[in-house]
Amino acid sequence: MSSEDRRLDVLRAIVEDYVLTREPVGSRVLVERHGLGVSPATIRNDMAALEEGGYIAQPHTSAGRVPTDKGYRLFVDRLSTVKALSSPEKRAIQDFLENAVDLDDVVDRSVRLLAQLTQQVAVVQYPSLRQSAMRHLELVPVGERRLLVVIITDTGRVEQRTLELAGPPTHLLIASLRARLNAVATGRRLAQLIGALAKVPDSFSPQDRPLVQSVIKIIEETLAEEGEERIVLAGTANLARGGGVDFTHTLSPVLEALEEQVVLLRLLTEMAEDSVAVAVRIGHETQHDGLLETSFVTTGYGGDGDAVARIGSIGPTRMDYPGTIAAVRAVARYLSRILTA
Amino acid sequence: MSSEDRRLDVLRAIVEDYVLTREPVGSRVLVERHGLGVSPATIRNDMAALEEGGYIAQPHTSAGRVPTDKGYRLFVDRLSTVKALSSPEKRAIQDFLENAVDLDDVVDRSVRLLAQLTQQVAVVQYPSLRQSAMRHLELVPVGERRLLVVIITDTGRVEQRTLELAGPPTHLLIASLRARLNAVATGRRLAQLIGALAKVPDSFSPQDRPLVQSVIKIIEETLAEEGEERIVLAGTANLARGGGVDFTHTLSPVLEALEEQVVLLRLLTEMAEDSVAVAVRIGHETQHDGLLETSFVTTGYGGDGDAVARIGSIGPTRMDYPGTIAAVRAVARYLSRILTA
DNA sequence: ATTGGCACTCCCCGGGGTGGAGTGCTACCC
DNA sequence: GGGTAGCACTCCACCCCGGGGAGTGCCAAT
Repeated sequence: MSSEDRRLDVLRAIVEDYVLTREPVGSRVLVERHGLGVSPATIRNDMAALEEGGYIAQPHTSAGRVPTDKGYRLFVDRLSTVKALSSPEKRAIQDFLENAVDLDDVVDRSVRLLAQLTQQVAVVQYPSLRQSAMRHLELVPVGERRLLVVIITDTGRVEQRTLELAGPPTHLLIASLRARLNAVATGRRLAQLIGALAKVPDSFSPQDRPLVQSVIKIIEETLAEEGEERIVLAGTANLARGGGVDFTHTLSPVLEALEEQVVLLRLLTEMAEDSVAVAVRIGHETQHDGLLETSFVTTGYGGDGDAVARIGSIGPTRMDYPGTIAAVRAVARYLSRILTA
Repeated sequence: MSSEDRRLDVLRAIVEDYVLTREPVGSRVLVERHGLGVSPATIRNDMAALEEGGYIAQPHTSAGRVPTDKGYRLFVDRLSTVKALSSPEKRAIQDFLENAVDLDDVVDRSVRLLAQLTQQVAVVQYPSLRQSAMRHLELVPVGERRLLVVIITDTGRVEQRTLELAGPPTHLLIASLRARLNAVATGRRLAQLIGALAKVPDSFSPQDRPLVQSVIKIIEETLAEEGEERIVLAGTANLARGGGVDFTHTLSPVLEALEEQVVLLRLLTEMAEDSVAVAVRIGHETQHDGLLETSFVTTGYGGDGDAVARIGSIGPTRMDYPGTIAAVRAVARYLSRILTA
């Protein structure tokens, strides 16, 4: 084994030990607890080099070393070995999720389950409208001057908007518009729908076109709205366990960040671009002050190949990365299986 | 002023001072800061009596006094004077809420606003289905073997359920069932609906009745479901400010309690029975270990006289009760105004 | 009933000493 | 050159201690 290899071994050992004990780790315990076959002095040299490279740091002069964000990054990218969940765990996950009765319930169960598994904060993004396919589109007259537009997706999500009308529409018009829209839209990805509806008004008589156009407009608005992305959290209490150790002063900024769904949405979107599969953001990589001391592990779910939304877990940078990754991936897999069933 | 009156004055002063400073308050500062025209020694006698009565306590022998739950209770019931919000505040509330675009948005804005105003955790219960009136009921065939049942309430809430069918229904049947159900249900309180639909199947031919009955069954199930009560939270970060002082050890149990919507729902329901208007639960009165050191201020909103749901604020027992009550009441009032518009 | 005086209690806080863990460096060995 | 043993050094964490101060309860006087 080259000395370079050993250095990485040392880094791995430091990360694993620190994650376990939450205490700066010194050269002695390193050789004792992990089977590195060399003396503490040698390790010290390696540590000096790792510190030089910015992978570890010391809280103060005569303390052990702590991994830096950069150290964790290297660990995640090259040093960690995937942890497989035990069969009972897998079975428990599946059983738990299978008992869900509707989409809300599935999402709710998933997020609680993941929080439970990781002992961290879990995040589940509702199946994105745009990534879903249209199962059915319904127009419902409500009273004389209102029209309810209901969009039902293949993931079971139901979205509705009300439209104020100039006057009462004829049932015939509503029926033919409904038929026409469904003919065009059903089965299509909603993302591809914007624009695809443009020609629909042509097949209606001029005096009906304003209504038709306003219906199409409201459909497109619904699909375009960023705010329509819903996010569900669970396990925030896990952050506070042990008196909120893990965070330098208070966990207030962390909780604030989590309440700002905008922040989470941005991260989820960015991470979707990084990778459809598991993506990890460590500490400062989250680009948000409140999350400086946290890491975010996410993965897509729902599609075969192209994800319909994301699920993830947030915890202190000092987290069990392999375990978290395994849990996130597992829940995503079962979640996908249920949604596509 | 009788000595009994002064004792209550002393209690009020203790509560106000303690809420302000978060520190046990002694006899000297009491006479200095509040204009009680007597000497510290006199106050000490009163304090001894108050302690005897269980309204205040000392953290340790030579410390000042701190209100007990019982002390806060007396304060809330008899000693606090209502605080009025300033006109700019009122205007801000109204402006903020008026810009909401739909029910979700209204609820979301309300809960954030209340968290902001009280600097505590805000809770908003979605307009309860059962307390709302039916605006429209829609049946939507989806594919050949599914029927979507959509309930739209006067508060703008939309609830839907899917029903698996034995075979494709005729459009005629769906249309007449839709008309029949709306004739019976529209405008009625959903709570009064259970049972009221029982006679509907009679007017259909025997071979259609299974379908009709299953539709009615799913409607009633939807209305009966406790789980359908939705609750939204905001401002959990406020609990952690200042390192989570206010709570003896960690705020983890508090956060856990807040995540358990069952707990909050029970409290909201109980408090609705206590009073349609503002109700307060202090410390142990919440009957929940995690909330031992918190108080919960709620009020109904939505109806004139009979509330459609509740809104509230949760903070440390050591909270500004008059201010919190004022804020909760104000937001509830504007919220009601918007929903009934 | 109220008050001034007084002795008492107990927390809070800063100072100083100590033990221990961990480091960096140097000299030495292979 | 890389590994190792030894050693001096640094700095934190802990504990003990003592003083200052805030606050109390009680008593005697008004």
